[in-house]
Amino acid sequence: MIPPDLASAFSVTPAASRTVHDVYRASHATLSNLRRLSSPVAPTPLPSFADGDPLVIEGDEPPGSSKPEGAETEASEDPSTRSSKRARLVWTPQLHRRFVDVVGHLGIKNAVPKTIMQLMNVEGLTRENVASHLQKYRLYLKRNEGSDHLFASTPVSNPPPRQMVPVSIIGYNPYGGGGGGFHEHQHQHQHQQGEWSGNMFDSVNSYPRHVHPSQ
DNA sequence: AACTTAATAT
DNA sequence: TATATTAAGT
Repeated sequence: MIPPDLASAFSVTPAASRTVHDVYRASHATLSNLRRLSSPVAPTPLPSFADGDPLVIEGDEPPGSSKPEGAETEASEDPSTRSSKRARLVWTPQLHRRFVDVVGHLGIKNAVPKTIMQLMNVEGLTRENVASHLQKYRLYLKRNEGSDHLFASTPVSNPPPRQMVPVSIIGYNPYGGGGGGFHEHQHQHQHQQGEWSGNMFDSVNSYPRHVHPSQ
């Protein structure tokens, strides 16, 4: 009983993760744990992808990462040797889907970075990644509200030029490009790309790249 | 310690 | 532009 849309979301393959390390397993463990500590208040449903579909985002592990691989620890200096920091995360439509699904399924009470990160079950995804994105996501939602509400404190006619209708985040993708942020996608097209603003490159398989290894 | 928000940096 | 990082307050 897995919705087709979710299935498509999962069809993303780890693909070109051929760097060096094997980074995928430990998913069920995390999941099982999450299952039982689902919080006392029990956020109604549980995201379907919970049933074993770990995603992996590529990237070199920054020094001090909690992955005790222990091998070629680079010298304390000389960043030109090899990776020094994580690559910037690219929020692909697939990742967004997961994010939105999780946020939608948790109450707003529980939709906090740590929990979201855990439920998304994307290896390599950090709490900071989620926090940063959540901040932006909330700003997006705020834009869309305020459509018709009380405007007692704003006597002047100040109709905010919103071009997008308020939308339930459940099962939807508020992302997009253009105006400068998330925007809404109206229908499900067959195109898997172009849903996400600013990203006109290949979608499904082009996962996070190291954009600038420097710094 | 984790969360939120704003500001700022890359 | 999108994402990361920092600061400051809860």
